[in-house]
Amino acid sequence: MKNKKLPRREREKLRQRQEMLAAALELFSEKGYHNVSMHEIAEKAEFAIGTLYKFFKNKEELYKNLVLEQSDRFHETLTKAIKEPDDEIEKLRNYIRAKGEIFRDNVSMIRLYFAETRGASFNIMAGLDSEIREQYGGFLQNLATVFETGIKRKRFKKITDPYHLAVALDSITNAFLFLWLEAPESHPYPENPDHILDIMLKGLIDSHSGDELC
Amino acid sequence: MKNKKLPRREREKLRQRQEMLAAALELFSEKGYHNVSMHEIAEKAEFAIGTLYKFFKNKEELYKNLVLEQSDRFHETLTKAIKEPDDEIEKLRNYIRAKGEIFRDNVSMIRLYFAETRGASFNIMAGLDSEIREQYGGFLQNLATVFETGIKRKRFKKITDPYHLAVALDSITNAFLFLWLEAPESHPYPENPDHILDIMLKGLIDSHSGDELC
Amino acid sequence: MKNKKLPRREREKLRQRQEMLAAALELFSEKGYHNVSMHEIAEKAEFAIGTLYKFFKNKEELYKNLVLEQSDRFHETLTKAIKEPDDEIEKLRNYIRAKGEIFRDNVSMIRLYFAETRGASFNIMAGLDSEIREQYGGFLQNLATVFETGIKRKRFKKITDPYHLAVALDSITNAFLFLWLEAPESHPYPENPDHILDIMLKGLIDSHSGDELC
Amino acid sequence: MKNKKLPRREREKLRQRQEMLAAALELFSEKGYHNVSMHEIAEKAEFAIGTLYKFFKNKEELYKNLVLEQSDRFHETLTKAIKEPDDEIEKLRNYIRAKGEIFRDNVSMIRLYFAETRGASFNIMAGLDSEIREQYGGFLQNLATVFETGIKRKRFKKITDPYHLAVALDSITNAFLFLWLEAPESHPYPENPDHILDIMLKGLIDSHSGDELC
DNA sequence: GATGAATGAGTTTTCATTCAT
DNA sequence: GATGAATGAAAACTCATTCAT
Repeated sequence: MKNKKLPRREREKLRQRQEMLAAALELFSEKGYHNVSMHEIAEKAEFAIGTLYKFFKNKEELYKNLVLEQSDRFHETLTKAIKEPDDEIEKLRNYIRAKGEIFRDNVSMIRLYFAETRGASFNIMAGLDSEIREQYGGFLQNLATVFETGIKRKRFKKITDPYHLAVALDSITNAFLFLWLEAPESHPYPENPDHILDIMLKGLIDSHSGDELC
Repeated sequence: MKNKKLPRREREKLRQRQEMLAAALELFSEKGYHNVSMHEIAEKAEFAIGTLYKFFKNKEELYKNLVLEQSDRFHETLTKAIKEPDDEIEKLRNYIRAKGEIFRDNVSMIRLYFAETRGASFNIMAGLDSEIREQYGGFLQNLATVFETGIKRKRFKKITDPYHLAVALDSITNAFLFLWLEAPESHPYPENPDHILDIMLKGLIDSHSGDELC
Repeated sequence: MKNKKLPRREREKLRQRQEMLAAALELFSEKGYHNVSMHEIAEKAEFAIGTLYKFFKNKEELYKNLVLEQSDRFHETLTKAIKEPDDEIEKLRNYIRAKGEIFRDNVSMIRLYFAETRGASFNIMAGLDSEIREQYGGFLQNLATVFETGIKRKRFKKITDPYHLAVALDSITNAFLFLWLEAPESHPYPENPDHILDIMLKGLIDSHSGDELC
Repeated sequence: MKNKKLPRREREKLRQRQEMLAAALELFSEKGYHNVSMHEIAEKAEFAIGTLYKFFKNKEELYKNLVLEQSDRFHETLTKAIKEPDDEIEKLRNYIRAKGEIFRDNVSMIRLYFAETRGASFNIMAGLDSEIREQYGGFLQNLATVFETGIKRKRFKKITDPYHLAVALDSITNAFLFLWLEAPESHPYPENPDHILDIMLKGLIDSHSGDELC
């Protein structure tokens, strides 16, 4: 009983923190860092402004924490997705599926994520950018390794640099997700990951045409 | 003489306008919309603040005009690139080349462009987004038509929806350009457009592996 | 037993109060009233903020109490110093010595004291000032009486109003103490009180010069 | 004509600046640095807050400028007072008179001045203090020189260190001025400077008493 | 027509004080 | 009775915009 009293305080604190971050996430993703005031966040989270500052030293710190936490979750999920299956193609399918799911469930987070990885935040903060970019770069490396191993194991042809393949797959999935973000009805993210994968896996060139590339 | 005085005035005005937009472009692309003040722009353009406001109703309007003009140039170039050659593959190659060139020559513009098309600007302004997105969507349709025609003319296999192919090619080139933007040395934008094209044109799957997709 | 329990409580309370005031004194004298927060004081005193407010109604009250208590100690010491010896000159010497000692031992208190008596605190509080000034004025009267009696007893010439003489001696000792406060090494407070006293006691005018004043 | 147009702007600016400083002086001297808000100053000076910030980078800078300007005027006057007459005693008389006059005319300034020189401002700003203290120290040296020269020229007896004499005279005049500041009616600053001077010049000790000092 | 001084609403942040536990 | 989390009023400062010259 007594040994539950301290954790309760902790848990309460964590819950409040989450509420603040949730309010901030929604506002930031909707209006952007500079168009959201600390008062607005406090109000939305239903705390006094002073309380907000008890949890986060300043606006920058709040933003930093928010983005890093979201980014962590995002990358963790994707990293797991390409670790679990043995087969390389299955890894890629898993990756596409996982990305779709996490998007579907966290639209706000995703807006934030793109704002950060796409440099559109114009380095609101020096430090943050680099941390996120590093994480992002690290994941791309992992994805590249999937292609590399696949090539070694003769599952894939060696068409080009594995890192470039990773970048390409990442960007294609992003593009599909953007389409969906803008018009969920007319551009659903494909249920079947092969829909996306085929673009890279099946050569477009009609072999009957006798064309030669490069 | 008199009929020349007005045009001269016009020309002079246009030149001033361009100088203002040029200053704004540089500043916005470097520091982001919210971190640039109207004073800063006026100073850089070497005009008085009041003069800036004679040309643009407010900061938003200035930004809008800037982005639209840049976007126009961008899309005009790309649209021309996929119009000129007859062959579909050549059209795609041309597109990749033209995009690379326009990036190389207008880094500032490009930062702005991505900020806009990627939604990262968090709809700084309601109206702007839609205009640009429309333009962007229109271009993607044109690119999709290239794939569609290619398929009809049996130059390409019908792997998937041509629009999706267009989106994919667009996103892959964007991704390469981002790599270059961040690290021009270690990630040069490929001289040979086929380097990018191959990712989509040549199927990755090693036919010897006996795999079947879908 | 029971009649000891209450006093113990009282004593405990008093001790806590002293600790709070000690922490406050150090902080106020170092950083000034406005640059010290109640949290800071509570932390330094190792009490909770709420406890601080149990002892002192508000920041002003805390400050008031602190200053008054210090001022009491200060004036008590000085008053005693001019009471004990019989001889007037010895009283003055004693005063100079006591003032030096109390300064030496309580630098923090002294900073506070000057801030208050010198009006430099800009009447942080309406009430406080007057109480202190009254006390200060009272002491100056006592000091004036020393001069007055000295004059009556023909120990001193009647040069001017005894109260003015008291003010002068007080201000000269203060000035010496300030010198010492700022540069203890190069401006030590004189060991020998006559060093200070001489300035008033020995006429500066060289009698050989034949000058006549007034 | 034309050469008057620019100066007019300058003059206008200077006038505004003076108005701001005047408002600030009155408020600061009355309520202290921390109890005056920039809004308050702006309002009293009848300018918008933004205008205040056009003239002074921040509150600190405004205060700094205010104090330094006042201090300059103060020291200039006093320095001139001890330069003009030939005779040393006349110099001292002149000093006492000038100090009284400048006090009478600038009560607010004087409060500020004491707050600064007496360290009671608790180094609101690191830099300012030192500048003022230097100026103050410099003047005391000049005053010391008057005593020194007087001693050399046999006008004064060598009772003690000339610097200490200077400090003593300065502090006595300050003390008289404080008396006057608090109760102008009952403690007028003496019309006749000798009233103050006598305290130091005429020895207090009654020579008939046969006392020996030191 | 151009200028830039003046404006003041709006932003971030601090800290004295309260009160539920 | 002690605690310290929560509060929100108030402060410093910025910057888009206006308008008299």
